[in-house]
Amino acid sequence: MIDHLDGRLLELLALEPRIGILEASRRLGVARGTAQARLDRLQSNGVIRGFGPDVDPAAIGYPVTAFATLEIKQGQGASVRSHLAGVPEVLELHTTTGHGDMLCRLVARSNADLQRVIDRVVGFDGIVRASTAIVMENPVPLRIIPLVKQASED
Amino acid sequence: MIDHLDGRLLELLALEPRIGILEASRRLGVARGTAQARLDRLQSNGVIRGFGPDVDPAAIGYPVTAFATLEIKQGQGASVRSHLAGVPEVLELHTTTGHGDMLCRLVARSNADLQRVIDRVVGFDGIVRASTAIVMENPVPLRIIPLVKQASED
DNA sequence: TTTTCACTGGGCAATCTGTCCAGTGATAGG
DNA sequence: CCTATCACTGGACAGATTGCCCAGTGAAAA
Repeated sequence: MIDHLDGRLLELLALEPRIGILEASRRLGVARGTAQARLDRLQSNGVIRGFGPDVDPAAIGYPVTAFATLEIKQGQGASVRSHLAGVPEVLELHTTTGHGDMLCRLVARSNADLQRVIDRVVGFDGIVRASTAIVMENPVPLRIIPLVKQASED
Repeated sequence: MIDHLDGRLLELLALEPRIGILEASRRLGVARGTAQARLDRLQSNGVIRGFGPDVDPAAIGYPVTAFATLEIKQGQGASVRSHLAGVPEVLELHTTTGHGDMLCRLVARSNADLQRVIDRVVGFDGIVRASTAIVMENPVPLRIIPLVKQASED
């Protein structure tokens, strides 16, 4: 899927996102056009979805993170999805196999505020039950580089 | 924490990450120095952690995502953390309150490969039990803009 | 053998960046 | 009421980068 040069380019971009394509090509030891072409391909491939700013919720006043497992009333999936999509504190939502039916990541201004968020999340007809786990520590923040390295070495 | 101009700047950067600070200042209707200063402040504040490329695991050969809840043997937290940090397929790891002790996000090349990943994750002395939920759909991909809007309007 | 493809190395104009500066208006402290 | 501070404006400058073009080369595929 991606070769070693792609992997090194992704790693470079992840470590120093501010460098331009010219500087990247210098570091990779290839011509600018090559780096350019690789980056274009990675983007049109969908390997790189974008370069959006990585915003820290804690820094904008939402230091509390939690994961909620939701159990959904049969046939209510679609309405629950759109309900949750309308709650800003829901940062992501997955439908899953297993005990619950959905798993979502929440943030809140405080532990007390988390109660308000949860009430808003579960205060919806299609949701039968919710079980919440508050995040205390984040020993491994969302990362992709190790996986990219592995993928580019196969 | 952040005002309306910060919010609009973040939104702009999230929607069109490739625009430079000059174009951003034009769209926001402020002087370039102002946009520059705001961006610098957001970065030194830690509001913007970086601009790393958003890589899609599915596009590099890991289309299966799962969440695993782990139960840890007392006092083994540190060693489990470093064990999991060494597994490339572990994209993030949180310690939580609630039934489990840790929650991690995993990816794999296939459902069969997920078994290998899980074996590697739980094949470690400090881990007592693991319960895995495979992601089927992702109705709300990781997002931050709605929260930024809310935060900038208080 | 011929075609295709990725890469090299170069050049060009247009644009953007980093870095200054002086002037202005609002706010907070005295 | 006066003054210092701060954020913002609007402008300037040289240097770097970008988007785009080109011809030539080597390897792999047809």
